[in-house]
Amino acid sequence: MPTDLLTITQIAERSGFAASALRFYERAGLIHAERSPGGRRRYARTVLRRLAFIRAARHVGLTLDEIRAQLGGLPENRTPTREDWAAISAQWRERLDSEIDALTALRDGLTSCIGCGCLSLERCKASNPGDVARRYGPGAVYLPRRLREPLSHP
Amino acid sequence: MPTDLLTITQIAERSGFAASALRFYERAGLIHAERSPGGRRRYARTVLRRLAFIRAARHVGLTLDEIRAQLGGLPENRTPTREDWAAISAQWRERLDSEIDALTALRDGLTSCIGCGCLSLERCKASNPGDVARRYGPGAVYLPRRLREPLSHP
DNA sequence: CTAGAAGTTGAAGTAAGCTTCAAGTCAAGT
DNA sequence: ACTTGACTTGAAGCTTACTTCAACTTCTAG
Repeated sequence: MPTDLLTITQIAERSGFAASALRFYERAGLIHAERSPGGRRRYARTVLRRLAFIRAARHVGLTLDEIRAQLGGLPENRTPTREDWAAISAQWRERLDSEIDALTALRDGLTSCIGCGCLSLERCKASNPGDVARRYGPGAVYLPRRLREPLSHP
Repeated sequence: MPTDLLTITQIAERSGFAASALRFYERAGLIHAERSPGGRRRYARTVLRRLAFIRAARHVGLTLDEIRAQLGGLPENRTPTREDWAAISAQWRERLDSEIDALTALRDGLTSCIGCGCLSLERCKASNPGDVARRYGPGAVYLPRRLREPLSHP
């Protein structure tokens, strides 16, 4: 086996993704692998860089669809270069900024509520569908699971 | 029909939750309804307060399990009073604080990466499983869907 | 050559939080 | 009585990002 191609186990170890995730990403069109004569996946080293990009994007909160769009939006559909990365990471930073702003607004709304006990459907900033909910869209706000620690009982 | 009990449609309208969500919450043990002679749900007004609490908690990012725990942890399993609410919302605020901190750290890590083009599995803060990933746990970080706006192609 | 590790596939399962559906029941106005 | 419209139920479906499983096949060391 040529030394410049890696097995799925090697890629899994070096990228930190499970082998099953790598197969899943391949089916999802995010990464690509050559095949050995016997049908095994053989990865070029550049896939590690692509996976690093994917991991970073996941941390920022992009869905796989969005990641595919960003990778596909690159010239020649290539793995991001230094310049691509500079532009993209600046974009991500803006997104994080707005998420931070939104959470901060929510926290401050909560703070102004402490002690008022209102929880009024007409007035409370934390619960009013016409306030917070209308600003962030209908339905629930899903916060980062991995950033959350379970609350203990009061 | 007594005027102090509300139908599911009325509760849905006033709370902003879909009727299907109300039935779901009931099965999940979050809310309760009396029944009419014919078997229809009849809600006491206090359920609106409870639903306001649930909505606020969902905005903060609590799971339904956590919400049930918080509601169940109240004395007499009652709907939160002003004092309960003061304690709980302070707790939520701490949680929002730590989420904001985590996102800020991620953003700053990204900022320090801009232009370096590293995306190195060994060094980059945004992609390294041994850094960000190890700090926040294995696997992906799921950021708030409702706080996110889709990225446009670069 | 052969045991056993590593890899393959498609299909199904998981989690959360609901929504939708089918089929039937109840309530209210005329 | 009859027609709507509101409501009931359990079961299945949806979404995202994977994991797990069963049943094989391939590769590698001895």
